[in-house]
Amino acid sequence: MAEGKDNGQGRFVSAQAVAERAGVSRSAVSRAFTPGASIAPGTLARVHEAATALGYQVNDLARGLLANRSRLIGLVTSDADSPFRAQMIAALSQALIERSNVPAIINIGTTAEDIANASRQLLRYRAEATVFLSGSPPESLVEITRRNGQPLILINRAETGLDSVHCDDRDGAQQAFEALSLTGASRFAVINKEDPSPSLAAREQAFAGFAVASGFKPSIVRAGHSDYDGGQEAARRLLASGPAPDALFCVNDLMAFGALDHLRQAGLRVPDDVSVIGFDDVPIAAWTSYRLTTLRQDPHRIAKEVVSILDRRIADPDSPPVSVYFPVELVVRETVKVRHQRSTGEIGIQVDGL
Amino acid sequence: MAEGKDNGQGRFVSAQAVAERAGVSRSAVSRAFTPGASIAPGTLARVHEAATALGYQVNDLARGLLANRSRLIGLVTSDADSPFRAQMIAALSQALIERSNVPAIINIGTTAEDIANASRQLLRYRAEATVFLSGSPPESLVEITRRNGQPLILINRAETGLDSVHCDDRDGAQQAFEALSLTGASRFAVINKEDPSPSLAAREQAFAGFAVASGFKPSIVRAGHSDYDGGQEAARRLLASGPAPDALFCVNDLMAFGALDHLRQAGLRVPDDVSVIGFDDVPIAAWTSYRLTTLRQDPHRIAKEVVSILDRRIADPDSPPVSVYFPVELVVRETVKVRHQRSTGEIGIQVDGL
DNA sequence: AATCCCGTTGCACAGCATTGCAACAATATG
DNA sequence: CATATTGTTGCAATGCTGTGCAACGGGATT
Repeated sequence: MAEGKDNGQGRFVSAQAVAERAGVSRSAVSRAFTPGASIAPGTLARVHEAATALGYQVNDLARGLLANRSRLIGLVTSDADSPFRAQMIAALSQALIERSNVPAIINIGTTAEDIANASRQLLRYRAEATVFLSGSPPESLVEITRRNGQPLILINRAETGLDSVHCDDRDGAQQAFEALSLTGASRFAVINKEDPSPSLAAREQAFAGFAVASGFKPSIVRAGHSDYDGGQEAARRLLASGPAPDALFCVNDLMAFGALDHLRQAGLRVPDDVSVIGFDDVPIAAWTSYRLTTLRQDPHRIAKEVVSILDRRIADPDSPPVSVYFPVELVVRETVKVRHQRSTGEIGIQVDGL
Repeated sequence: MAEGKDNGQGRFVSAQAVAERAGVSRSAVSRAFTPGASIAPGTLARVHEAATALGYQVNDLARGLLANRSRLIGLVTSDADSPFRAQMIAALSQALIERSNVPAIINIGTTAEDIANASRQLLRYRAEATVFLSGSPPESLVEITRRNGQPLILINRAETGLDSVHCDDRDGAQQAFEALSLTGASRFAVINKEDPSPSLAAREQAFAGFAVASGFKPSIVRAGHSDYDGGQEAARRLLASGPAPDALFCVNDLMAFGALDHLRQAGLRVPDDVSVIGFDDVPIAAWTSYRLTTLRQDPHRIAKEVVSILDRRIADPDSPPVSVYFPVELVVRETVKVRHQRSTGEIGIQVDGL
């Protein structure tokens, strides 16, 4: 305590300082913090004592320098504050910390340049891997990361030659279409954003495909953004463009909430006049004001898949890239009309408790 | 390209490799990437050429090792997926990246042990500073971080001797009380969580204090969690416990949404029967289904204050700790009854433009 | 032509921790 | 008592980069 006066330069306590105080060599300090290393109990105690007195913590950065393992994992995303992204970030961060990694989050735009910068930054920090929650890096950067042996993992975006984990967009669209079909609807509509991500585009196209295959002519409306306001905007344009739909598929929940609110404000009853299905199952979907029927993507499941890909990839850097699909699950709430009472149980879909 | 074959061990390209390819010493490579260093134009070009061919990026970790600046900033939080936290994380992450820092997010529980672990982890990674979005580290850890010269910044939590930035909870509560007062209400109520954080407790106490000072007897209900379900639970208990309130202050928006939904379901009209005010102003508050009157804490403002504290603290590690307060702003929407048409303009509060 | 000066460049060390190797002491064994 | 064995411990090298210092080469100056 007495000599514990501020080390002035804001320097971290080093192993050297501990060694001097304990009267041993730097190696001994290192061994004292390495499980299984050969060290006498007495020395161990002296070192630990000195370490706690000085407040020493091993420098994992320097340790990583030697082992070539920084334990940093980059998370690059845009719109980190949107509900689903936030859930993803929380789940990934938790899973990575359990794996004793340190998640570094780069929240930026979706410009090719933004993404390239983020990727370069993560390369300079020797991140062990980079996970893209939105967008994907330009080809040139992919080449560079490959040269540097830094694995890249994409979420909900396929890219040949890269590891990826994505939900079964097509199957989700099919479940949505079938559930809406069962209401006896005939005027189908889809709400999406302009320039949709591959995943959003897949949902729209698959849904439209099923509708057409069943002899319907779905209308498709695209708003500027895939958020609440975008949902409102799309719903407004949808109503203005012709007869109101009786079945609406929104490519994500946020747009569904906006659409729902606009439809209700316009005097339409949900689900009596129009049934609505969203995608993601963010927590808000369960709130009393919405009770949205939607397709669940489980963030913890995704995080688990990402971690397992990470394990595999680090164990064997040269194994062929994998593409993990995980299923989406229809969560039935109250925005889809029930035609026959018995049908609910019959088709064996899961009903949200409460 | 030809010789670009995989370097096998997943090793990052080092300056050594670039030096060999360019036929210069490693120092030259270092200088080629240090602005203002003494290097001949020809050599610079050769080095850059070799670097791009190999896909070399400077190792910022090793650079930081030398300069004793890791540029890592720790963000420790719980409930990273709740709307307000997500906004904070997004804003902080953005502000830090602009400052060319790398934000590492540790999303964990609120146990003293969890927090201590997170802090220790960040210490081992030589984070330049740690920002606590929720909770605060135990005294013993604070001492250790001080010894290691790692600054600690708390958000919405005061702790003597530590830098902190917080909103003016008391003023917010006052604004809420005054706005509710103007409706002519007499049965005031507050919704909070059990074991509230200091900030939530301050809001509750201040509000209750103002109510008592004005001769009212506010009822206070606390639920298990400060989320949507907690809001519903609290509202249910509130209605069960006696006559319905006509003015309700919820210590955060999430609880306000739950309360609102429960009140409406119970047949009460908002704002005619009961006025409701929240705290935070998360994006959902502006949605048509809620249109919640609430007190805004601007995440970007908070992030800016954090960065400026960071600048100051790193420039002068020994300057006395600062406590920055930022104002909260009443955003008037539609959950508070308007008594006289003219009063809205008169008291000069800001009205949210749709 | 000799000298001086300046721009370049390499050497070597610093910064922090891990680890193989060798030296050392202490103990067990014949 | 001598030798083999085992456990500790320090030295030195390693991983990667930045930088002070000295050496070196070449052009300008006298």
